[in-house]
Amino acid sequence: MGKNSTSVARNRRDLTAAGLRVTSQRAIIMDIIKRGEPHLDADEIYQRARKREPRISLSTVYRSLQRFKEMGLVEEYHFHEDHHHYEVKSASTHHHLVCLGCGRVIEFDYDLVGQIKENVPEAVKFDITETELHIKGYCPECSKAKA
Amino acid sequence: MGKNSTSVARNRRDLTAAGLRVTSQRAIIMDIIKRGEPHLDADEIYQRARKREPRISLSTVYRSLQRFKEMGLVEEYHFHEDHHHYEVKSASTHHHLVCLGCGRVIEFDYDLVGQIKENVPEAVKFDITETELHIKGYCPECSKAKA
DNA sequence: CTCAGTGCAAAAGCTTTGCATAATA
DNA sequence: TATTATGCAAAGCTTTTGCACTGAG
Repeated sequence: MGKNSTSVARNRRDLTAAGLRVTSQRAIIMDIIKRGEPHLDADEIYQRARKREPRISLSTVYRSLQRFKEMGLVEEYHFHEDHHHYEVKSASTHHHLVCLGCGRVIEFDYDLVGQIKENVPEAVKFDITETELHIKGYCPECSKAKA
Repeated sequence: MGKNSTSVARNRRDLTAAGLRVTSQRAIIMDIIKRGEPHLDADEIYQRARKREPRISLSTVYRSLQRFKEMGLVEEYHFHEDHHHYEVKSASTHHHLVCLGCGRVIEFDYDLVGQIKENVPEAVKFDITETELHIKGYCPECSKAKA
């Protein structure tokens, strides 16, 4: 309970600091993103939000996510071709191993931009603003299961 | 002319070898992908194909691209969230710098999987099947223009 | 009180699919 | 001839947008 109310207060602060109005819908959406597994997609967020506030609309979810993204509160990923996934923006730049067997997403830290800048001449003079690395394949468990 | 007919013959061989029937539509689509700039999208391919065969349909383009991809003849990229780009599958694994200013795509070679395998413990036991790296930002010209 | 945010329904954009027809092997 | 591929139109899916209403600041 204590934890609950402090995180509610923190969400409020974050939204306000980003110049966004605090609505009950946004509080719920932000809470779901923070507490849920990483990489929820818009519809999953919507389904969970409906349980707490049945009148919430999918457009609100989309608009909020877009706003949060613009304000740097959440990060958007494109693991699948046709829909996006979201997670709280973290300080460290991490990447993902996506298992095609079980769907699990393993995060790892790696200074990709640094490595690229050191090793790729074409990239040296390129002003990099965003980087996204998708590695897909099979995690150790699923590899074993296949063999 | 000579070159033209040999490449037509080669396309025919490639398709047949992949177990696909050779149709005039597929020959045209394959030719467009091979001769065009890299990273054409489905609609660009469709527009060019129409000039040679006005009766070709967009579904045929999509179905062919999907088939070519399955058979390993072309590679599909996802530079933008909402549509795909295609290019001939090449032996060397290369990656892309996408300029947000002029839209140019700069290709570069880099043994990403090797580097990752060497440096990321989580990846060592992961059976990697596909890797896609998107680096977005501004190319030297556009950086200069912005400054 | 004012403007940002919401809900609803409709639209947009890319991609896929059903079905009858046509062409390949 | 037996499949496989095509064209057309319709549908599917995720995401966006218009508009009137509501609620935050």
